[in-house]
Amino acid sequence: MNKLDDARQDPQPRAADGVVAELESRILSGLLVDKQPLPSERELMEEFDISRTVVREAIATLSNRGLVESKPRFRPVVRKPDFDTIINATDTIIRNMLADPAGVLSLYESRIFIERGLVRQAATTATKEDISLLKQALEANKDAIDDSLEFFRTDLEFHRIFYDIGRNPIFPAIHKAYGSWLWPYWERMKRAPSRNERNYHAHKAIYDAILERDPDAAEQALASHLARAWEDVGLTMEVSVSLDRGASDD
Amino acid sequence: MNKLDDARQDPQPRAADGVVAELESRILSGLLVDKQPLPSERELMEEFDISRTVVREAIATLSNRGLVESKPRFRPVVRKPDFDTIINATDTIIRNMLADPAGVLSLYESRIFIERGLVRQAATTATKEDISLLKQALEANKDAIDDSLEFFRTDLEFHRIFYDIGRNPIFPAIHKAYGSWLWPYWERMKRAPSRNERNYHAHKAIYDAILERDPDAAEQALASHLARAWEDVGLTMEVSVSLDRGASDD
DNA sequence: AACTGAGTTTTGGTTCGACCAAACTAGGGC
DNA sequence: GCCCTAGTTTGGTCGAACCAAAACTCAGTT
Repeated sequence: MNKLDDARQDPQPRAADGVVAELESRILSGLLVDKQPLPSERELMEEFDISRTVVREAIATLSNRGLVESKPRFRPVVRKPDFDTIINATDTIIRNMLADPAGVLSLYESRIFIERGLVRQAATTATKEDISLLKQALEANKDAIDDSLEFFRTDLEFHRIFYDIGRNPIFPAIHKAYGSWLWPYWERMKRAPSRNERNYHAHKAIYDAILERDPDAAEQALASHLARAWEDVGLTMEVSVSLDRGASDD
Repeated sequence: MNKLDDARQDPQPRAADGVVAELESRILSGLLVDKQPLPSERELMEEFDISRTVVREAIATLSNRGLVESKPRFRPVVRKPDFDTIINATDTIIRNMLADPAGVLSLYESRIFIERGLVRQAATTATKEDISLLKQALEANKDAIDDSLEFFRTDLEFHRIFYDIGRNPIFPAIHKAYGSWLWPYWERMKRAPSRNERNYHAHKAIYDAILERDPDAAEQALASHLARAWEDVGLTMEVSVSLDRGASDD
């Protein structure tokens, strides 16, 4: 019976732990209101009868837990956690992992995986409004073919819609994450209207497939679109990668 | 031009930031070896010419970033980050969010989404070994029908295989996460051999579909299996939820 | 009355020095 | 060679103090 991670038998709890727990519950219960500043460190040390050291440690922990936002010299601000909070918490870790090109690939592959599922779902369940949004995005896309920067923006926006169609607050958070993590690799890619045009057509293919309620076609269009986009980035990496992993074993 | 999150123009960097950056690079570069203890706080304060307070803050930050593991009274241990690290970092946040039943649902839905994709992929790309593993798991599953605890374990194991078939280190980490987060809700579910039997047959249906290389059937079997499992949990929540969201709009 | 700006108070960031208890180490007794 | 004890190292906590930036106060200007 492995216990996964919860092997935490506190041998000697830190003083800050109690404070963290208390503040945590106050935030979650709404006693400490969202967007409102935390009490000052000196107040807290009096209330909990602990040293400022411990107060600061507790606040730091809360900050890393995403329950408060603390800019260097400002009063920390209470923040009720949401899925975005998670992304922020993982941000640094992911960035470290992205030092390794293989990490980038893993991440990008996961994005393809997610979006394949999303377009399938879109093809099946997209509402009229969803489709209308896609159409708009597609046209904005088309209009921006000659403006690579703008195209990049509308490109992202087009994909984002699928994450909304997921109808789950987790997906938009994931999209935002992919954006901020994968973005840099795209930014240093040379721009070319011809490439924009190709991508526009890829988007259109996806859109058309969704219009026809054809999940397989939509997924296929999406997959080849993203595979091609990966080639465009041309991430220089020793690992020889092919994005269709059908044949790879082990 | 929204900037997502990177609006960090340090107005007043913390003293610890530099130390964190330096130690971070030492860990990533391997200068500080994985699994090996960090230098003592006193050593670090001499080397960087800072107070122990700052050293401790830096270490705390590294700990939250997942680059070191620090148990209360022990020397922090260097840890090269992997995808598991991320899960650990998000753990507390997620747990907080899971206080809200709607959060649990979102999470569970995302699991369904992921696994639908995974079984589809398995149906297309599973190797002989994969299928052999599935078969084994399935049989272990069958043998445990009368032992609810064991069945639970083999159940998890059966599903885990799909995450491995994803051929991306991200997926196993996700599976582990789902396990630790969703687990509690399943543990308090009453056990019944009849239910185990039903789940076993559901698993078999998935397995059969994969054998026949039929992604749609596999996905369908998986989806209804997990939807049913959700009902079993019978999470008491005011939100009236139906897991097939085909009709729901907005 | 609203706005501005200088002066005061508050507060977060950092240092220093000290103390304690637990972890580590070394030495001595069996 | 093993175990127990004494001494040392080290992480956890405290408290007092200082600095600079933020927040606040309030008189003075328009």
